[in-house]
Amino acid sequence: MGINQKGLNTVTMKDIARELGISTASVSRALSDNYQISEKTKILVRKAAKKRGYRPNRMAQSLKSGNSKLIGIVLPSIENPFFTQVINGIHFIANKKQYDLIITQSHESHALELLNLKNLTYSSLDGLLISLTSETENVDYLKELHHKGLPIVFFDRVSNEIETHQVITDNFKSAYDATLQLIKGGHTRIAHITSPHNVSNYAERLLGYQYALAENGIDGDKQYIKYCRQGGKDLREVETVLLELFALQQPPGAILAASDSITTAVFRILHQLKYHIPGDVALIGFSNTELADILNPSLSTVFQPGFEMGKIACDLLINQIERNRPEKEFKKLILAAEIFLRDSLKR
Amino acid sequence: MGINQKGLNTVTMKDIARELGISTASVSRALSDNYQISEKTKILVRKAAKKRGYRPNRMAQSLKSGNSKLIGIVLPSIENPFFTQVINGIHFIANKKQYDLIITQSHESHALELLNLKNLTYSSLDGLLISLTSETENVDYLKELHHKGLPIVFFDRVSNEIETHQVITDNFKSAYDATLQLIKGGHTRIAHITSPHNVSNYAERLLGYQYALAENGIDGDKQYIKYCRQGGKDLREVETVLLELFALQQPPGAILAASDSITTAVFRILHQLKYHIPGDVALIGFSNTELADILNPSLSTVFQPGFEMGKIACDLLINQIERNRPEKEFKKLILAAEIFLRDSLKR
DNA sequence: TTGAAAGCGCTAACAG
DNA sequence: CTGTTAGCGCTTTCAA
Repeated sequence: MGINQKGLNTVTMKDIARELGISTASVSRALSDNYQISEKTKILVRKAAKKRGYRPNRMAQSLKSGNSKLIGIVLPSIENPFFTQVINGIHFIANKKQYDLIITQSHESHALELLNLKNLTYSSLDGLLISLTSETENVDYLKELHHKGLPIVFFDRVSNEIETHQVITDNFKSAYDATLQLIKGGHTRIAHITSPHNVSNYAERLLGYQYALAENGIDGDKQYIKYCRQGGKDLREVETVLLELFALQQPPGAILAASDSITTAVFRILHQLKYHIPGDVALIGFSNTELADILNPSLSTVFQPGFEMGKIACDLLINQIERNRPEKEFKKLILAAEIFLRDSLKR
Repeated sequence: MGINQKGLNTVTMKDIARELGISTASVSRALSDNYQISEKTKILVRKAAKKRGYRPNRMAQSLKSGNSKLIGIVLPSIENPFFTQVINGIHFIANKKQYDLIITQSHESHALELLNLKNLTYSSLDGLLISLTSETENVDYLKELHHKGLPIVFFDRVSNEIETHQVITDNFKSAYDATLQLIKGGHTRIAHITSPHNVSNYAERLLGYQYALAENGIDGDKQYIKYCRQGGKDLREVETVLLELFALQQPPGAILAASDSITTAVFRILHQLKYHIPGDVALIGFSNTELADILNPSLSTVFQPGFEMGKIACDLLINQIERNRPEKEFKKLILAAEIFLRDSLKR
């Protein structure tokens, strides 16, 4: 029974070997079900291991084998229900394949993202799942990691500067469809509240929105497109934007919100300003909240397949990790979002 | 430039030592700012390390030092906003102290909890933060880990069978206060919908509820106390319970819900059943959702200090990890919950 | 101030 | 089938 520096009483192979008067090699072989070991010692070793509560030291195994069975995750915020669902999907696969997850949050700060990355890779990861911040413009550090051979899979917020797998939502189409629903509802003055789009998502959603307008002969007035630098985290910013919209000569009759935090922020501010939804203004927004149906009014949402996305991303990553030869073909998987039509859209 | 089994191009101390024609010991000393090294080689080594993008191998460091800088977390579900907030609090402290987190979910299954624990400790953790499932009755495995010397801190759902730090909400008082608010509102027939309470939380909340009733001369009819085995995950179960309540001769005029998932489930089912809140029945519930104020009607909640709890739990754990001598006095920290009175309570 | 060498726990090539 | 040995990358005596 060894006692390590931390005072933790740990049983090692050495202990078992000594107890049974055999070599650590034999213990190792018995425990890993190696073929070159007799049934007899195998049973003996296993019994002893069980009795002493032996657990392999993962650090030693990792050092030896060169893989840690650890997957790093970098994402903007776990408070966003979409990302929570992604994490669940990742967990689902990772668990099956016996990987552990180290989760870090960038809180939409590129500096923090970088810091997380540095800390994480220092931890000897087997692979990385990442969704970029809305601030991120420079992915040199990721490139370097990727170039060194770290398997990376992007999800939701991706960079095209790095040749690797991507799993995203069909942003263009879902924004297009959502806008179409507003148009169908008879709206022509439709505002879009979004984030600055260094990352493609918001740009694509904007395009989908614009395309739907154009296709229906609606003049896409630039005044109806508003940007929130903090992406809905800062309620005042959202309030400013809404007040600007309603101060227009022709205020919008409907709003498409581009992200979870923007959607709920818009909803909240409209309440505070005593605007009636959908009477004064209709609302549909990208959001994965599970409470959409019990909001007042129930909220129409563009729901991204977070769980599915997490599963796929993790699966792609683990396949890449466990494949020996380097990947050459990289997949860009585009998942469909689901649109839920609820009362916030009715006229 | 070494190439390990995974094909990852990694720079090791050996590489730097070879490049500079010195020993790995010197490289190690230079990098760790050891005093027994000349300024000259220190600078030389650092420059080389930077140039080659050297990153220490954490597995090797851990194997050597006996600590992994890894903290394990086991909790019921990250989809519960309360736990999400706890994780954020934990992150906040862990980041500062340079620890990484491995998060696992038990999904209220004791079997899964146990599995997670086994996988986690196999990973050589420095410490463990855990919130038990509502199923958990037997904590022998945790006892064993604790006995072996693994620092453990319980949060929210604790076991008193293990002598270690605990951080919890004042369950008794918060349920008592919430019930008092209902009584103040003129209610006397107050139902309590809760989970089976192997874990103390629900038992304490029930006591607080009962105490408030008794103190106000209200007969605590057992019929008003309902249990949901799945704790709100299963909507049908909640529906059954509500229908039973409303089928009573004297149906309740108010409900106190004991957990986040029960609260939102009750809210949802009441909507579906076309019961008006608070007209037909008033509602207050334990919940940390950030959308409580925009629900219909806005929801009165007992809000647990999740972020704070995470910070404190993590701080206690890291202190315990980094203290050399074993802890002897264990703290039981009881945090106050906040009660938000909103429209779901008005008469 | 530096280097040689041992060892953390484990695995695997090699020899017997 | 089993033991000996070397080594993963790093830190830390011990000697020089």
